[in-house]
Amino acid sequence: MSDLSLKIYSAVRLIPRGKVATYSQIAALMGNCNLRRYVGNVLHKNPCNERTPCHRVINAKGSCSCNFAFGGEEEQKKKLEAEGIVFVSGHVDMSRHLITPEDFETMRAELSKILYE
DNA sequence: CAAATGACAAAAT
DNA sequence: AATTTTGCCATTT
Repeated sequence: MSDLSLKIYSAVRLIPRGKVATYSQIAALMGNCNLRRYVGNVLHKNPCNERTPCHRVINAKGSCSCNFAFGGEEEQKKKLEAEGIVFVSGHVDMSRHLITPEDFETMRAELSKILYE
């Protein structure tokens, strides 16, 4: 496990309940949005427990990952709906649940604290 | 050490 | 509109 992956898990834990973030946004928190692909890799290895709510991370289109570690996208959708997230024609209602720029800033600040930057 | 891989995403067909 | 490249990056083989 590398520092970067730990950092990614930390960021995922900061996603507010009832909201979702895209892989790119998490990558942006790492300081390089091009890490988006790696973010996906890391989450795939994730133990997927309550500690790291990886189900709140979705792709840019708002659809769930078809390869969600536990139970596939069905399970992921279920978890999201349990948090009050609304789905519209098969995908998350992005305009309503995607983290706002304010959320992003908050997360960035919290992450800085955690990392003692 | 070169080549392949992947829970992505945007551009080009 | 839908499918295929093409760019990206750390990790793995």
